[in-house]
Amino acid sequence: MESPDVDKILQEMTGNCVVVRLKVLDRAVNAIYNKAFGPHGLKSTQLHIIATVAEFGSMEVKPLCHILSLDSSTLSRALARIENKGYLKSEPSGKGKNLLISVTDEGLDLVRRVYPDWQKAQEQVRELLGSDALKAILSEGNKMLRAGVAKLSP
Amino acid sequence: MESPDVDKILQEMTGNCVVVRLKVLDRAVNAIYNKAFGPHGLKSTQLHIIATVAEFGSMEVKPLCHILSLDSSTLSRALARIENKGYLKSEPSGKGKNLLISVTDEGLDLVRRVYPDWQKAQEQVRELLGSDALKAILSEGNKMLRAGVAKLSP
DNA sequence: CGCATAAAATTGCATATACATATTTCAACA
DNA sequence: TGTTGAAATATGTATATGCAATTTTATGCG
Repeated sequence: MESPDVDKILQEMTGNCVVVRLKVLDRAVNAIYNKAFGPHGLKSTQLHIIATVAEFGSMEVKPLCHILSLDSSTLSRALARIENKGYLKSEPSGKGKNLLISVTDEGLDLVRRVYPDWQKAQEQVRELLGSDALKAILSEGNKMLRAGVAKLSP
Repeated sequence: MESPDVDKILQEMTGNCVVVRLKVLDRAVNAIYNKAFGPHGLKSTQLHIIATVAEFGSMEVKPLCHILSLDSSTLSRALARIENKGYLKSEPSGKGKNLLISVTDEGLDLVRRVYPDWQKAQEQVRELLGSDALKAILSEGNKMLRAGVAKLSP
């Protein structure tokens, strides 16, 4: 088994690479949501964090990381930005250095205000992506998110 | 049609949001490739850029943006990093401010060296994602990439 | 009681990403 | 010929992202 010719390697790498295709999809889809959320001064990640805290209720940072599948350093900085805007608040939770994150009334108002634009973005994405891809992304993504939530118990 | 209860909104937004699921997939898959490429001191995006220039041959930045579906400011900075490592080089192309980007011998060597690790990453991703999902992502991603390439002609 | 330790969060550093703005460079034209 | 204009690249600014190192804080132990 020789290593194939470099031209064959290149063709295979540029033509079949999964991560590249996923990134292209992510950039295109992300742009749609960010455009929809722009008037509210939000990015898609930020809305997701706010909505998650709103749905699950007040929680500490660690479990929130698991639910969101985000590194704690990423979340730490994202929370600071969102708190600055007034949509979330954090307070010492009593245990160690732990913080308790909660949604504010402004955060809930925001969710209600953004909802129609979120729906529009979902619709646009449904038009952009074929239904196979859409189904695959939703179901595979859910699997991944559930795997993160499963880490909550211990 | 009244706006539904905020709890229903939250459930729908956290439970069905496409961009969130795509981002989770992207992060998970990206981590696999970056771990595989780590020993070579590369990130997945960088390898893709190098491989693309190597396959398509020397080209200017604008068309490269289209082929990669990347903003020119993003590419500009990525190219600077890759040139620093010696895998690509750029030179004035003669027309206006245009630059001609080419792969170096080191770049070609790198591609050969990384190939086995790229294959391993592809295999791991195939295990992570169901084959339906994989197929859907590849074909939808290809569609998106082709749409970028189509912008080359005019 | 004070120190070591473990757990949690933050910070430093690097890359990726895009929008808006600036800069550069050639070519066409008055 | 000097100026303007269009096209391309680069920079400023902001967010997203993760790994490694640091800081913080309560708790358990000597």
